[in-house]
Amino acid sequence: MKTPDELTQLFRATGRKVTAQRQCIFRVLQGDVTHPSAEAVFEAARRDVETISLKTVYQTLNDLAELGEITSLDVGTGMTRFDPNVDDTHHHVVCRQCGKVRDVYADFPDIRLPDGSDLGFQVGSAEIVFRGLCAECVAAGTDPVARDQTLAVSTNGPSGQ
Amino acid sequence: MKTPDELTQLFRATGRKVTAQRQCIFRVLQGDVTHPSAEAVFEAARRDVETISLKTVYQTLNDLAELGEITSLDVGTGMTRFDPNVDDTHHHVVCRQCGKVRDVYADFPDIRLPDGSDLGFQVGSAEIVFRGLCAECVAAGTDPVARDQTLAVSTNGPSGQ
DNA sequence: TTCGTATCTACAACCGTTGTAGATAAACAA
DNA sequence: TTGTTTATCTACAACGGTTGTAGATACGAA
Repeated sequence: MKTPDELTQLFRATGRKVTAQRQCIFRVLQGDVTHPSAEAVFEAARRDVETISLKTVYQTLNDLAELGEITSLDVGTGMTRFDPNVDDTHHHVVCRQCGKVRDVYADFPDIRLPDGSDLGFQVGSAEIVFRGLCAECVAAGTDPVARDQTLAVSTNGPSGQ
Repeated sequence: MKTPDELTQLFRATGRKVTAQRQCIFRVLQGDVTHPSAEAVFEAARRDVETISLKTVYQTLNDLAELGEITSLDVGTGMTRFDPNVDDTHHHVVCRQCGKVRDVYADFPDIRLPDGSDLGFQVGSAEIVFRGLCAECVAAGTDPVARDQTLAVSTNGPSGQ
């Protein structure tokens, strides 16, 4: 994601107006590695601009996604998460307990459909989601499902969150 | 997923009762490779048992998922999809245009977090989602976003569905 | 400063999913 | 078969994330 100043220019250049609310959201996203939900961005932004509405947050996040400045992703935590990191190729690791999401900077050059297995699909991209438990949740207590599943195909997290 | 008869036994063995509605759902799921949504299962089941309710479909799908007979997955199409195929290790390919989901039977032994990049996560599984256009959507017309993104990290589909 | 228009907030609607309550039917024993 | 217990059923409303609408507000070019 560009800096708040660059985003300001970009918004003006694309015919969008720049408001205090939007700049606040730019600042909130800047350097955020938590892949916040719209609600989380809303909470953070409200600490600066008290009267900002959730709708404005959604609107601005969708604008940023449309401009390619952030990425919206759905990793099965029940709500869309937003990732300001679009410059580096990366994947994601998700805590199945608390829903925490972090970037994984690793290149997997072998992730490619074997010839003939594409079912007629014209594949353009591949995402990998690693699921497990974050350090905090491991420390917090023994999860009943914590046994190692040795990289099998997995289900969603424990029904929601 | 087990056969409808085996599921009937399994439901009884786990203290669940077997009803016409549930057996209908078993039959609907049997051999289904479309990864139907609850709504889709509902539509199909209603052709057999006209008075079945959507709630019952959700209930039964959740029961089956709890028993490990189906897998619920969220691939960013806006609703939970259900996969009766839990026996083989596989991944998924998703059409970014129409939301079609299909299984990909390919083993990727190299999908493993490099040492030190796990961020403290205790990773148990990895899922790969390939995104692109299905044959029908390719044939149906030129998608404005159809240019090859050469396996970069991708976003969700075009905002929903 | 003025004006046109995009954006704002507030509010309600939307949609997928789940909780609740009373009616119904499966399962098992007699 | 009949009765009894108890899970499941349907209908309906609620829930939570997200989006549409309308009138008020403020950006930004002149």
